[in-house]
Parts: sequence; structure tokens; C-alpha cells
Amino acid sequence: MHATDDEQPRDLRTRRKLETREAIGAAALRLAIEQGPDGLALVRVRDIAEAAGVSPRTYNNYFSSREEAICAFQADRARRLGRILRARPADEPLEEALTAAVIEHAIPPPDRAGLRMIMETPELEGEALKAFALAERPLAEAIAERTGTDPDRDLYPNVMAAAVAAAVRVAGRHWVTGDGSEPFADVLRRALAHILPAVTRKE
Amino acid sequence: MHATDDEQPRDLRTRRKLETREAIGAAALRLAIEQGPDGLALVRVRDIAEAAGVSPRTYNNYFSSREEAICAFQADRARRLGRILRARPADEPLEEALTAAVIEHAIPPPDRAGLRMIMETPELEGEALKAFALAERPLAEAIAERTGTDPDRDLYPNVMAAAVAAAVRVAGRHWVTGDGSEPFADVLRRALAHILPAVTRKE
DNA sequence: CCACAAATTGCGTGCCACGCACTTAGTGCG
DNA sequence: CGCACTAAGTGCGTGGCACGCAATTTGTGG
Repeated sequence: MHATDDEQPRDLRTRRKLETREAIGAAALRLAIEQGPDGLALVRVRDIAEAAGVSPRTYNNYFSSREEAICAFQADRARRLGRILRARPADEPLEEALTAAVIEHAIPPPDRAGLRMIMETPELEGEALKAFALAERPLAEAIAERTGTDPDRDLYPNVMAAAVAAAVRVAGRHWVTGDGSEPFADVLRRALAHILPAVTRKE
Repeated sequence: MHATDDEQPRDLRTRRKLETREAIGAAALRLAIEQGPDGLALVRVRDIAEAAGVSPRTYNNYFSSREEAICAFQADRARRLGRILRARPADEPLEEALTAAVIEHAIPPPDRAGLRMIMETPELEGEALKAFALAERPLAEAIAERTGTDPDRDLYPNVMAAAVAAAVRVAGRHWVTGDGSEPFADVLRRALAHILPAVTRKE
């Protein structure tokens, strides 16, 4: 009864498709990092396509904007959170399950340069926010399943999901801003500790 | 020592400028609502400009995308939150001050059709998320001021600001999704109640 | 082996963001 | 009360991008 099912296909075609998508996304991010936050306009579509070994037309079969391509990896990563939470044992308290899921979600830690690039570039930040927001829905569903609430009717699971996503986002920003000596997982734990006391169900 | 100062100018020029900006934003939103979430592509720049009684070139002196123009009112509204919180009495407990600020911020309640349009249109939602994220910084600064923390070093004020913004956002979505019988302020209160218990300072 | 489906590509079209230069309108000072 | 100065509005030209369409290549299944 999953609302989001990401099957892992053995189909050759589908695998190629995934590969090209990742190739384009990786190329886009790499070029963006090379140019830096202020040179985003210099990253042309044809450059991305060429770097990915693909035609410009194909690039935009997969993405409808450069921002989307650059943030693809982050979007895919964010989508994992809900699934990971579902995989936690059902009898685990929500607070622990959430923490564990978020930490597990951060393995391996995201590419620091990439995250930094995205967080420091306004246009990319917007796209990243969209990615985070998209991840909230499956997360809310997973939370609802654990708490016996309904994401379509109740505020609780949606607020919790949004708050957790917000904490992860802030933690990421903090991590890329600092000197990086503190492990990402630790920053995540601290950020979550600020909002998790609010898991108290009241309705 | 404000980081964001929105002066209210009596200058004729500046007033005209503000009027133009609002005229364009209002026209953009109105046209978008007319076309509905699926007809966003039909809202051309020249239509917006014409409806606002201004040249297309002028339109894009103010906004660099239709989405930005359509969501301008929401962005301006979001920016108010930090200022409102600062205006609350300094001795008021953070939890109460936050609630009061958010409620006050919702007066007058936002245009339901506009909010609905924005929430139901993916491209606009992205822009709205950016607006919310932009409002987080001044909010975090206001929270930091109240709690004696530093938004540049500490996680706490940033996490709290993001969580509050997230709650407001979710409340807004819930409000426009439902039948609207419940006042927006009540939805806000309920949403905040889920995260405000987390105001416990731990570091 | 063959028909079918799906992905890649080239081409053409309409739209848009933005730099530049010019005009028009407000402002402040002598 | 003009007069220089500044700032906003505007027209035009350019480069770039998203996307529909149709042809081609590349897997897939009977």
C-alpha cells in the first residue's frame, strides 16, 4: 500500500535511462561547482549535455531546467528518507526511529562541495527546497503509519515531517558553513534534538 | 543593529516604485488564478505587464520570473514575521511570543484563492518555499536575540525558525485544502502546538 | 526473425531574461 | 524659481532555453 514505489529494475533500458540521468546530473553539478555560485549563468545547457555525452535535446528530456539537473542528486537523496523510516522496526519509538532514519539517511555523507554550492546559490537553493518539500509527503506518510494518524486529515504527521526536514536542512547548512570538523551525523543529532521533544501526540 | 531594515519611505519616487511593484504582483496573481494551476504557461509576461499598465521591460525590472511576480505578495508577507516577533514585549516567554507573532502575522488572513493557487502549482510552490526560507533568517535573528544565542554559530535559533516557518507553511496548506470552516488562526495555533514544546533550550 | 516499444536526436518555434541607451519624471540646491 | 542630478520607465536587440514534432536508432518479446 505504498504511495511511492521505487522499484529497482533489471531491465537494460531502464538501467541505461537511470545511468544517463545520473550522468547528466553529475555533469551539471560538476560544472556548476567549477564555475562557483556567481557563475551559474555560465553553465550552459550544451555544456552539461556535452559533458554528459548526450545531446542537448536529451538533457531536457530528463530535466526542464539547469537547476533541476544540478540538484537531482540531492532530490533523489531526499526521497530516500521516507523509505528508510518505514524500514525501521515498527515497535521502535517514533523519536528513536526518526533519529536513526535521519542518521542512516546521511550514509554516506553528502558531497560537501556540492551541498555548499547548492546552499550558497539562491536559485539552486530554491530547487533544493522543492526537493526537500517533495520528500516531506512520503515522510509524513511513514510518520502517520507509525502514529495511527492520517496525513490527509491530521496536521500532526505533516508538521512533524516538515519540522524534521527543516532540521535536516538547517543541519546541512550549518555543516557546510563550518570548518567541517564536526561529523555531519553529529550535527544532525543536535539539530534533531531541538525539535524531537515535540513528538508528543496531542490530538 | 537590525540586519534587515524595511524603512517606510515618504519619498514620492519610492512610493510609486512600491505601487508599481504591487500592481505587477497583483496583476500576475490575478491572471494566474484566472488560468488555474494547469494554465500557468498561458500567463504571458506581456499579459501581466499590460494588466498592470506597464511595459514588459519594466515588469522584469522588478521580477526576473513570472513565478516570482505571482508569489511576491506571499514573499512580502513572510518577511513581516521576524519584525513582528521583535515587536513583542521582551519579557514575554518565547513560546507565547512566537504564537502571538504568528497569529498577528496572519492578520488579515491571506487571500485563500491566491494561497491555494500557489500551493497547488508546483512551480509556484517552489517560489513560495524560497520566500519562506528567506523569512527564516530574520526570524532566526529575532529568536536568537530573545534567547541569547548566535544565529551564525548556534543551531538552535535556526532550527526553531525553520520549524516555525514549516508549521506555518503546513498550516496554510491544511487551511486551503479543507473546507475553510476553521479559521486560519486556529489552524496555526494547532500546528504550532505540535512543535512549540521543543523550545526547550539545551545548549 | 520480426513487429513493437522506448529512448535519442535534430529541427523549428515561441518565449523570456537582460544589457544598453534613451526618454521622462522627481528631487534638492543655489 | 530654475537647473543640474538622479532614478524609474521604455524600446530594441541578443543569446538562450523549453518543448512539440517527427525521424532514427536501440532494446524487447513473441
